[in-house]
Amino acid sequence: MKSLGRNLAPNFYLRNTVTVAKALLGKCLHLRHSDTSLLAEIVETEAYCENDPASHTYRGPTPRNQMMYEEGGLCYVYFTYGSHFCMNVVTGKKGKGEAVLLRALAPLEGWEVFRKNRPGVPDSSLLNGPGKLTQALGIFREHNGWRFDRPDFQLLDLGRDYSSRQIGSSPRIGITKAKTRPWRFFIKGSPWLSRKS
DNA sequence: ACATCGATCTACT
DNA sequence: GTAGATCGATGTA
Repeated sequence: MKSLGRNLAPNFYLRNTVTVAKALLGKCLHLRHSDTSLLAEIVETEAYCENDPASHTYRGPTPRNQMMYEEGGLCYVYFTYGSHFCMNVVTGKKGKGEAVLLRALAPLEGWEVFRKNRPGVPDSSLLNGPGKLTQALGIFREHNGWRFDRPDFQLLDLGRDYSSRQIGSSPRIGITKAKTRPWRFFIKGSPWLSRKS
């Protein structure tokens, strides 16, 4: 099976979480669903750190958040609001409970699967929210703990680079604590964001 | 055992 | 812009 680009190196994930949240912009999530390739570019992320009142790890380890304490480079999936899954990239060395939430992706390949998984929505809304993108990609609880290093589940560098001027930041969305920390990052002007800016 | 509330989404006004 | 859905994880007792 031919690779589309280079997989992110294991130490990509071991830097501080805010750095990784920015570095993930422009990287591509590649899933293989039987015969179909699903490919999408990360355009919006949020960092969740230790000692961060908005993070699931703020009060220490629990059954839900244990994946956040694993070595960086694996996937943390959780269920919320009785309906939605959210997908994170775990960061830092084992024992550090931090991760990056994927908030929006730009579709590149697999449009038919995305449309089938999210019937009736316009193409512009297929992947533009943390619960929407997991629905379109078919991410469920079973993906919790998967490493992004398998042929059917990868994070790739396809050379889509952005300068720091092209990256915007803002407070994180939908949280009730630590509302002022500017730990949401996005590609300025992308039509695929969950919000205009 | 129970009460609270959430890293959201959709539909409706 | 706002309301309601929906249910599992968590904290408290």
